[in-house]
Amino acid sequence: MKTTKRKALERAGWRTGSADEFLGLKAEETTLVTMRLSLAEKLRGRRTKLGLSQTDLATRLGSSQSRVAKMEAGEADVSLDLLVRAMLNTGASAREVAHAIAAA
Amino acid sequence: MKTTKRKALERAGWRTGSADEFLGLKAEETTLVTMRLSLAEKLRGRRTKLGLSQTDLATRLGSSQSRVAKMEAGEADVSLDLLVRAMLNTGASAREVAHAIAAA
DNA sequence: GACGATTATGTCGATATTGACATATTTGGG
DNA sequence: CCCAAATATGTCAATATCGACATAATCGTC
Repeated sequence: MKTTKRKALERAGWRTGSADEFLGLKAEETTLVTMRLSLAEKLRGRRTKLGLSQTDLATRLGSSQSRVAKMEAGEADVSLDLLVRAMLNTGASAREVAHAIAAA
Repeated sequence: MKTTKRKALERAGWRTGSADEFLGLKAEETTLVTMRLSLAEKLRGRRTKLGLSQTDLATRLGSSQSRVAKMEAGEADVSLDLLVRAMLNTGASAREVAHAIAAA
């Protein structure tokens, strides 16, 4: 795994040390996590660019500030579905969502 | 919405008539559904290309044949996470997953 | 057209994800 | 520094998604 990616995972609280990987984090799970983090990052960028607070975005989504914070942190209990919904809500196109995912 | 996309949605049991849309299916939800269907289609293609039955793939995923059938049908209670996991399991790269999503 | 293999459909209890809330922490202007 | 706004973190009951199972429908081969 590329060092930059590992660092990003660790920042979000995922354990990616070699021992942990040995204990069960399969490559496909790592890819999925990386996709989430990439979407999370893009989401924050789009939200701030629109001049919205997390509370603002939460209202638009029918969600809550704390959940938006968790989305942008790429926490483990945030689904891809929710992240993609949020991206689309900020006006992102399917292509833009795909671009974030491809980065993983 | 493009006619081909509407047809695809209807095949999967989603209601996309103008009345239904008026009743609540927002554009962003439609895009999400289209992404699911696109992934579903690609997944089936990859599985059959590998010469696997739904049961085979289910075993690899630690899932069940019925759930794989639902994935490939793009049913509403199948998450993006599960579809992406399945794609990756068949050897798809992040780029390939992204390509399927961009099609929406 | 009977047979086995594959796929589709419906249901259900178990688990994961969700919005909501409380509260702590960080940030930035005055 | 203070203060207020924004963001982060932890928890929980409600809901959505899950694997599993039963069973029906479809397909290919003989």
